[in-house]
Amino acid sequence: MKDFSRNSVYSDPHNLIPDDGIFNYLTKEEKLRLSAGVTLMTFERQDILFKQNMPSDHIVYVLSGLIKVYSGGRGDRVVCIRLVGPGSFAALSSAYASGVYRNSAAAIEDTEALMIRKETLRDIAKKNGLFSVSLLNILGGEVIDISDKLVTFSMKQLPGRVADLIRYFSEEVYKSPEFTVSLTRQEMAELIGTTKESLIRTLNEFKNDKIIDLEGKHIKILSNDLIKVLSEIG
Amino acid sequence: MKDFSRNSVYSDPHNLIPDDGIFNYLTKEEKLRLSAGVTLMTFERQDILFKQNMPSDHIVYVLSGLIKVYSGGRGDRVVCIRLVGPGSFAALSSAYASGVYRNSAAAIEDTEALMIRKETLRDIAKKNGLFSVSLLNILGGEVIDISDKLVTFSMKQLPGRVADLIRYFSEEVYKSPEFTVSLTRQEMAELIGTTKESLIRTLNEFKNDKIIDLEGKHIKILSNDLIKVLSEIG
DNA sequence: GTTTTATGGTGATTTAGATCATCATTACTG
DNA sequence: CAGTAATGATGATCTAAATCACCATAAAAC
Repeated sequence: MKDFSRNSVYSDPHNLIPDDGIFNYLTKEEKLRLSAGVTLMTFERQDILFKQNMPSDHIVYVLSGLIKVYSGGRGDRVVCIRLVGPGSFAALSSAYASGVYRNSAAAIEDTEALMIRKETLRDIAKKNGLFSVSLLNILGGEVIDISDKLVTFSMKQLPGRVADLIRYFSEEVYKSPEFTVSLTRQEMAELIGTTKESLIRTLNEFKNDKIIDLEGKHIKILSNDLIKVLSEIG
Repeated sequence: MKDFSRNSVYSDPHNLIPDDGIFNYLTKEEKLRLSAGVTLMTFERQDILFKQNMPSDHIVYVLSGLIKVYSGGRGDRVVCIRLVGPGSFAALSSAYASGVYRNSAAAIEDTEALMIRKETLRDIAKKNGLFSVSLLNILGGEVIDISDKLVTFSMKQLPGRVADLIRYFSEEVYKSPEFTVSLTRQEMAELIGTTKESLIRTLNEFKNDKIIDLEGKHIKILSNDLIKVLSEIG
C-alpha cells in the first residue's frame, strides 16, 4: 500500500515527475503539464513544509526522507496524525476538501519532496479517470488508516498502543525488525497520543520483558509474537 | 458540506438515482447504467447495513433516516466513527481501498438507502472525471473529519468532547439548537469515546450549569457561547 | 571549551474518568 | 397485562496514565 522504502523514487534528472506508481497513469503530455506545476524542494530536519490554516496551494509528494503530519492543538499539546515517506502524498485531502491546510507538516529526516500545484493536479485528474481513481484509492486508504487509528486511540491502552507503534515502524516505515528511529521520544509519544514519560516507561517495560532490545534510538524486536499479541489485546 | 436534512432526497419514483448533488455530474446514460447496479433498501432501527470484514460489494447512499458507522473492537467496546444522514455515502473508502468493509453500519432511525454496486460506481467514475473529482472531494472531507476527531480524542477531555457532540448534533445532524436525539446514551457515548455513565454525568453538569436544557432525549442549547468555549478549550 | 538548550530518564503525586454495583423507568414480548 | 429486557441514572471505588519535579546526558550555540 504505502511505499516507505528508504531511497528516492526520483530517477530521471530531466523530468521532475517520477516514473513511479500513480504517475504511470499519466500520458507523456500530462506529465509535462504536471511537471510545469511542480517544484522540487529539499528540507532539513525540523523544517516546516506547511502549516495549519495557511492557504493550501500545493500537494506534497515525498521522494526521499520522512515527514510528519501533525496537528497542534490548545496549549503545547501536539498529535501526530501520520508519517509520510517516499512515494506517498501529504495534504491531498486538504487539496480536495479545503482551501487551507488542515494540518501542519515538518521534516523528521532530511527530505526531498515535490511540491505540486493543486490546481494543476486537479485539472489533470478531472480529465484522466484512471489517475483520479488512483487518487481515490489513496484517499480511501487514508480514511481507513485514520479510522483504525481512531479506534486504537479510544480502545487500546498504552502497552497496546506502543506495540502498534513498534509494528508501524517495523512493518511500514523501516521495513525491518531492527531499526534506528529518527524520531525523538516526544515525537513517538505524539504519534500514539501519550506523553514522553509514559512512552519511555512502557518501552522500558518491553525491554525488561525481553520483547524488544532498546539502546537509545535503536530498537530490535525480540518477540514479534508478543508484539502482535499486545497489539491485538490492546 | 454534508447534507443531513431530515427528509428524503429521493424524488422521481421511476429513476433510482436522485437528481441531487454529486449525481448531477452524471449523464442521462450514466445514470441509467448506475441505476442498473442499484438496489433501494429500507432498514429499521438496529438493522445492520453491513458488517466489518465482509466482502464489500456495495456503497451505501442514504436517502432518508440516519445510520451509524462503527467499529467493534475487543470485548464489547464499540467506537462510533460517524453518523451518515441523507445525501451522504457510507463505505466509500472501503470500496476504493479494501476488498472488505472496514467498519460496520447499522440504522439508528428507520432508513431508506441506495445500495450501489461498487464495480458499477467505479467504472463510471473511471470515465467521468468530474464525477470522480466529486468523489475525491467527499473522501477528502472524510479524511479531514476523521483527522479532526482523532485530534479531539487525544486532546480534549470529557466536557470538551460532550460540547463537540452537542455542536455536531445541532450543526450537522439536526440543524437546530433544539432537537430530539434518536440515539441512546450508550450510542452517544460511543460517538465521543467514553462510557454511558460518564456521558450522563457530563450532560447533567451541563444541565445544572444552564448550558443546555435536557429532558430525556430532548436537548435544547441554552448558551451556544458556552458550548463553543467548552468545545474550544477542550 | 564552556554555557545553553534539547533530549532522555526516574520517582512521587494527582486526577479524570473507567469500572462496579445498584435501582428506577421505560419499552418490548408472550 | 404481567414479566422480562433494555435504557437511564447515581453513588462508591479503583486505576492508568498525566502531571510535576527533578537530574543526566547529549547536542548546539556562543
